[in-house]
This record gives sequence, C-alpha cells and structure tokens, in this order.
Amino acid sequence: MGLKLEIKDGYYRYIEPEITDREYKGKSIIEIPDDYTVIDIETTGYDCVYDSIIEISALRVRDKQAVDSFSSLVKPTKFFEFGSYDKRADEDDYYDDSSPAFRPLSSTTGYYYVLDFITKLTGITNEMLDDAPEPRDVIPEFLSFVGNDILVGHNTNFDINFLYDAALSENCGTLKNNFVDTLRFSRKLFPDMDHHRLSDTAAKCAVSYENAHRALSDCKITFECFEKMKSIISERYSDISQFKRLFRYVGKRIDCSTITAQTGEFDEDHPFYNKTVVFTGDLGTMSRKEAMQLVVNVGGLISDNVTRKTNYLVVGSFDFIKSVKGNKSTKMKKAEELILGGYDLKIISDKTFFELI
DNA sequence: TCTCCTCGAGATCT
DNA sequence: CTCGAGGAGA
Repeated sequence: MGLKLEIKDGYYRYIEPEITDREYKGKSIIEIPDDYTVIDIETTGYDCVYDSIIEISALRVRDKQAVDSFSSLVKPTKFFEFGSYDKRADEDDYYDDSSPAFRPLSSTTGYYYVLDFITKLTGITNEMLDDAPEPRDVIPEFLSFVGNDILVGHNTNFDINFLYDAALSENCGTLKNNFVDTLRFSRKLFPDMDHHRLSDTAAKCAVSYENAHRALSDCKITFECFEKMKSIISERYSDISQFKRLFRYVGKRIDCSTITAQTGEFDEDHPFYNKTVVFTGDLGTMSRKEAMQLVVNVGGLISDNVTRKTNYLVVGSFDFIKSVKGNKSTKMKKAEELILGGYDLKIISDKTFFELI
C-alpha cells in the first residue's frame, strides 16, 4: 500500500521497487524451543517497499517464562504528501478528514506518516511518531536484544522482511535468526478452523486478545498461543518428529483405485467401456479427478501411466506446465512409441474426449 | 514409489 | 508466504 513516492530534500521522487534477495535471512523452522524471543511490529501498511515500521517489540522467553521485553515506536522513513492521491481514497474506512489522526504532521512540511485507518487499528498517531526514536537507534537496540535467539511470531515472515530490510538500510547488522511461525503451527494443529489469524488462534487457545494491535500486546498474545500449542503438541504426539512430519513435503497424487463407478449399469458399446484411459496436461474446465470419475462411470478403467494396456491418452493443454519438454510430455512420447509398436492405443485431445464421453 | 520442480490458488501480516 | 497438483527423473 502507500504512495510510491518519497520526499527528500524538499522534493518528492518515486521509489523504485528494490529487489532484494535477503540472502542472509534465516529459515522458517519447525521447532518447539523453551528459550526464544517473540517479535512483532506495527507498520504503515503491508508493503515493505512503500511502507515503514512504526513500532517494534520483542518478548524474551526463558524456560517457557517471559523474562524481559523490548518495545519502541519508530519514526517512519517514508511518508505521504498531504492531500496526494492514494488508490484507497474511495474506501470510507481509510480516510476520515475529521479525525485528528488525519491532520498533516506539520503545517510547514505538509506530509504525514500514517493514514487514519492505521491509527484506528493501532492507536498510533502522527503526533506520537513525530517524537519517536529514529530507526538508526532502534534497529541496533532491537538486534542486540534478540541476539541469536530463535524468533517466534504470527506470520513472522512479514515482520522479518521489514526488519531485515530496515537493518540493511540502516547499515547496522543483519537479521539472520531462524524463526518459528505460529501461523503454520495453527494451520496444522487446528485444520478445521476457517481462519488462522492471530485473533482466531488466540480464541482457539483460550488466550485473551485484549489490547491487540500494539506490538508488545501482540507479542504477549503470540507467546501464550505458542506455549499453548506446544503443550497440545506434547499431548498429541509422542515426539516432535511426528509433529514435524506434518510439514514434510508430500507429492500428493490422485489415487486411481479410490475412484469407483457411481452407477452399476454400463453401455457396452461406449467407446471407453472396458478401455484404459490415461490423462496428461491440463483439462481446463474440469479437474483430472472429475474426468477420471466420468471414465469410470461409463465402465472405463483409469491409470496414471501409459503402458501396453493403455487404450486412450487424453492430452490437455501444456500452456502453463513449464516442465514439459518441447510441448510433449513423457506420457505422449511413450504413447507414440507404443502406437508404432502396433498397440491398440489412440492419442486424443481433451475436446475429443469430452465429445466421446 | 520417492524427490524435486513449477505453477496457481488462497491466506496472513498492517 | 504455504500448500496441492502434476510432470520429470531416479
């Protein structure tokens, strides 16, 4: 969000989006440490290129207990020219000219830090930020407070990116810490929940959500949620490796054997009756599973791979499948070989398939 | 059957 | 960002 312009030396200029690879950034890890530091920031918006950090907090935890905290407002590095265009101007919530928070920061400079909806959300006003410490002072303090701890937060990647970039631009060290994301934990532990926002997770964990949306409050909420989730993990799994397995990469496939006919009677003259059909590529309007179901419903057989038993290869589009070499998939090449070898196999387009079915 | 890759869809952070 | 779907290759 925010305008793509920055005021410098009395002029404004457009900010070029910088592409940073954040090469020293830590990894999102699945661990349940008893010693760690919870972090949270408030910002002027979602976009770390156009928005600024306005508050940083951290809560140090030792042996499952909160033992120390850090919290500071931060003077924004980017700001808006008063009255300048913003794409969200049409949305009522974002502007309220009568609100004191909307007043320009200074009548002489005529720009402001936070839009009204951020003040409504966090309670942080332009006036508060006018007196806030500079990032060149806050960022080093923050980095020294967290040290080498594992960082914990809800969707922490958001915070880490802002903080990493801030450390980079203030030239005061690098945020290399690995981090644990309570959002990922919440999704795996409570898969039935519709949403896994911090508020939802707190409700599920019976943690008070009062005073939310100030950085230190959110650290405390996140801390309590994390400890609660840790105890649920200990109850539910005999060791952490079982829990970690939930996050393990699994190449999920449609299990053909689970797709069975929804009717008992088949038309034995149907072109797919008792024929083995294999799909390759994207069918567009229909998912592969649905297409397989149609085949089985007319008495056909389905399989994942082209073999000598295959009778039809249905070819969808490869437009968005970059891993296909030279416009032909392995299944297609194999089918062509088999046809040359005299097997009863036809390659048909998805369009033909839908006509036949 | 397993792993790695790429893509799109959907969700979360302020 | 994460995750699922699906192609490729071992």
